[in-house]
Amino acid sequence: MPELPEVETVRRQLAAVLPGRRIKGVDVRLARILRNIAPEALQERIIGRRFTGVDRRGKFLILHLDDGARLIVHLRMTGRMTVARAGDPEWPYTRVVVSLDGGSELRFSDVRTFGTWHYAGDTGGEPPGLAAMGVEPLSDGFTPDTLAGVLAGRRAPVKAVLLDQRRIAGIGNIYADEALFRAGIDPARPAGSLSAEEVTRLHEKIREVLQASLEKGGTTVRDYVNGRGVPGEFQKYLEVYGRAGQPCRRCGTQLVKRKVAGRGTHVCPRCQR
DNA sequence: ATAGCGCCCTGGTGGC
DNA sequence: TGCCACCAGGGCGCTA
Repeated sequence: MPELPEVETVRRQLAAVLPGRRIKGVDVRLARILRNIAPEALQERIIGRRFTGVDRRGKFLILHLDDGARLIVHLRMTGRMTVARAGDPEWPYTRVVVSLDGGSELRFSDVRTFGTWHYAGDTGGEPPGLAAMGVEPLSDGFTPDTLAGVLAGRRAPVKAVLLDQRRIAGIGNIYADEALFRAGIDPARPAGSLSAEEVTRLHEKIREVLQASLEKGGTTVRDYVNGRGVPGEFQKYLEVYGRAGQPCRRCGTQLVKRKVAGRGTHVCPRCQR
């Protein structure tokens, strides 16, 4: 599932090739991917425009156009955003193709069709979650005090708070489990019950695991590929996610999978308290 | 305000 | 071997 490291990897690659490219055509093969605009209206608005830059906010990709409008894309579970030469083989389940000058194409494929595109012009049109997005965990604004404030007084499981995009942006199921393991904290603990020391440790581990994954091009469990169609490498370094039944690398105890915050949750029952 | 849950969607998997 | 229930889960809308 694309989370912050995966989306940031895609962003960097798109930012290297899209700016300056002019949109020649838009082929929408599944209209409901476009959440706030019809295919014909999208074509009318963006054909002839040039891309000027690519940003990321949480798990959203924000593609800027030269008239100030933005295409805001969320990959959700199985979305893939790639740039390829026109005529090169497509991924299966390609849903949207934006053809560009110079002979390349921006392609969006998505098996499960959870992914979304929003067109945001002068009149708004941002997806609801974007404006309410919480702090970027790799930014300077994310400090141990920030995390303490986010967790304080909450009775929800600490994992639920880490997954809440309005509190912290970009953490999904994989990195929540990995950060909590590395910090030695049981995901089911009420968020407000963490000691100052535990909060500091969790803050450090969140940043460490996101940064480490980013350096490996993200995690590919099944579907994720980067902007050039290449899988990530960080799955080799996962400590708990997807390792239920296998021994903890730290203590040898068999890792278990249970449900926390409605999500499959991977823990070492000995290392995490 | 907060917390929990069901829904969307499809392919892969595991059990019988 | 074949079938089918179940699981994966981000974000959103609904409920208490």
